[in-house]
Amino acid sequence: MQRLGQASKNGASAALCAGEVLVGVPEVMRYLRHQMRRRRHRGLTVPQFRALVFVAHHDNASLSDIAEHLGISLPAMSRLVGTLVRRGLMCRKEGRDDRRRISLSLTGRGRSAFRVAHAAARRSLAERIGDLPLREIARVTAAMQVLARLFVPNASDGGSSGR
Amino acid sequence: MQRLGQASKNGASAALCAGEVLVGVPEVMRYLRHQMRRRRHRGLTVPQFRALVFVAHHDNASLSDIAEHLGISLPAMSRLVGTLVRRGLMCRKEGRDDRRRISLSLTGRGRSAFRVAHAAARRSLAERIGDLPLREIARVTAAMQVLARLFVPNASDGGSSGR
DNA sequence: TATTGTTATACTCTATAACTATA
DNA sequence: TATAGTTATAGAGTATAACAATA
Repeated sequence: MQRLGQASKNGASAALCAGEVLVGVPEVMRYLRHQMRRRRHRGLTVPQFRALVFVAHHDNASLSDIAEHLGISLPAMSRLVGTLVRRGLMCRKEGRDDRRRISLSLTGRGRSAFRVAHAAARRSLAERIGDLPLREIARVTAAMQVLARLFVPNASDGGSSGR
Repeated sequence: MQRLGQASKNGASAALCAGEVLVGVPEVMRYLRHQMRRRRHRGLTVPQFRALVFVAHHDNASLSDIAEHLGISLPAMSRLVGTLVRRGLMCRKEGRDDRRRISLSLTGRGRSAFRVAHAAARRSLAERIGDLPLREIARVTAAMQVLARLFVPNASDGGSSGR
């Protein structure tokens, strides 16, 4: 996928693109945070939401799994999970073969909170995006898929050199 | 630009797109945060960086101006600015006609820190983006411009209601 | 000893509430 | 009284360092 000589060839375009990403992505993120705070989607913050997303897709994940995926430290993750457990959204069990590894899963309330928050965030975004012409919507959709592939480490990327 | 009947027509595409944005944008953001923390770009956090960006583009902005643009509360903004002033990156003066409004500007060090952080963040992104084929880079660039227009209130948007 | 996770401590970010100073 | 900002207080997010439990 990545040719070695391509970096220099694409350098100028990549730098331009990076500048635009640096403008656009934080703006969207700001909007999302603002929405989540305003409507208090079941009281979830963005990191809490992202932790729920991960566990919803990876049942019985360990703390290290989530921490690595979200790119935050183990202690930070431990605390974040602690608040989710305290609120009855996540369940923390001892692993059966390796008792050091914890096994995380969503409770019924956790699954429900996740669905509600996800739907609300998506609806907020869709409301704005719906103002665009169809061609631009398609363009944004395609670009997001490209970015997701590029920046999510576990999605079909080898990951041996990644981190 | 936005016809009223368009929302329903574009609804399905917009919802799909919103789902993709909800995956892609947080991933890019996570990467950016991680980079900023790893390399400690002059010790700037993302919110601090964004405050510098705003003041770099809007000299003599007031606290309310930044707070509204970043979408955070006045007290939160006050503290954020306080740390930037304490670190010698930003300058907080009293407004000349209205002494309640403060007038914010970057110090030399602030401008330099901003430039360094911006260049580093951009380079980090460009490194990854450079792996993409040119066509996809162009696609991402275009999409980001669309999103920025859509989510930044003051960029070529009427702004009569915004501020 | 190495790995997994937690707790301790110390920041920053953020909000709401209460306050000060200016208009 | 209304507006611009600050300070007080509280809670979440985050990191590093120190620790406990398990392998």
